[in-house]
Amino acid sequence: MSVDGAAPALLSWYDVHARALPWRAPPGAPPADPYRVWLSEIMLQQTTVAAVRPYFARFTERWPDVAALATADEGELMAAWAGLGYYARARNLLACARAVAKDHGGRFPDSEQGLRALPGIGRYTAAAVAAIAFGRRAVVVDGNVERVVARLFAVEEALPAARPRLHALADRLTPARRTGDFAQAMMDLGATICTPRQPACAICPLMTMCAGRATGDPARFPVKAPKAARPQRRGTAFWLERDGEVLLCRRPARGLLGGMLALPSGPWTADDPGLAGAPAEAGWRDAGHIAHVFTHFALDLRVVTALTGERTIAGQWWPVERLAEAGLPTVFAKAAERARSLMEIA
DNA sequence: AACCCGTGGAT
DNA sequence: TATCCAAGGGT
Repeated sequence: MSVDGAAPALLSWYDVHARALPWRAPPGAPPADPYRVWLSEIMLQQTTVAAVRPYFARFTERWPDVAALATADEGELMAAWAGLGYYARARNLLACARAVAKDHGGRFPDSEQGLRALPGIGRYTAAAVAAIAFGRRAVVVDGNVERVVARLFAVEEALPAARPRLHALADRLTPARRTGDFAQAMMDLGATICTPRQPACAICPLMTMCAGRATGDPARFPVKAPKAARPQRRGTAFWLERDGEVLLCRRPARGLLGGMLALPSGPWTADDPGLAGAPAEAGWRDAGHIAHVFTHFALDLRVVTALTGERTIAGQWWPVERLAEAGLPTVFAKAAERARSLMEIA
């Protein structure tokens, strides 16, 4: 089975079926603004198009170009990112914008190598921006491309070990011209037709050249190594209120939810930590608990509340009525919601 | 190289 | 309900 006609067939399909997205140029058109391409690529890392849309709209409204973003206040940017997840992306986003402003005269490098050196831009994103924003030939391999290629060639080797093989196969398919459209076409194909479950082979432009389809069970690809079980942890979050304000803290710059505002909370461990790590001695009352699932562990978070008159507790007092503006990550937004529902009764 | 890092929607 | 998974990068 030959895949010689894969790129032309895919591009013809893309000319008709390309998704219209706010950060994307129409098929065959000149490339979109590199700033918007870059911003969308960072937001789309491990994140669905539907989740990104409203964030992309708010960011481009608030910071219309890389020069504006480079001058953003870090706290404001982190708050704007709140809820989107993987918060290291937001910290790197700002660092990258500042590097472009300071070291590159306000313009993104137009080569993979130049892009790859910037914070938050790895192998995939460097290739994607080079191809999509600058028309460079680059081998763009994301999760969609891995799936499409694994099926097209019926690759039996399991991920993640198969990555180098899949990259080499993607290289074979990638055309010298319209590389940006080709990359986006592969991703659209993966998102709409060559989906993880129940691929719509009957309407696929690559149907006749797909070895995976020929096996009769294309959904079996890509083969994946089994994953480790997700451990359960328990913790306590503390809602301490004083004169209509609640105590928040800024989490350390690195690590889980790094750099984000949060409710004070003790250790998150296999055993219930009780009131360990409480920000003050107080008459803590139980407000119930919330469940939250992170990438590599699940959390059962008890929420406790107290009132205080103490004025010397370290942290940031935030008006309860304006808590939405604080930009709490989702786990703490859930905890805060639970605490407030109980405080209003009291 | 393995592990860490969020969230919400679909099945 | 549990599992999967989405335009990955950093260390």
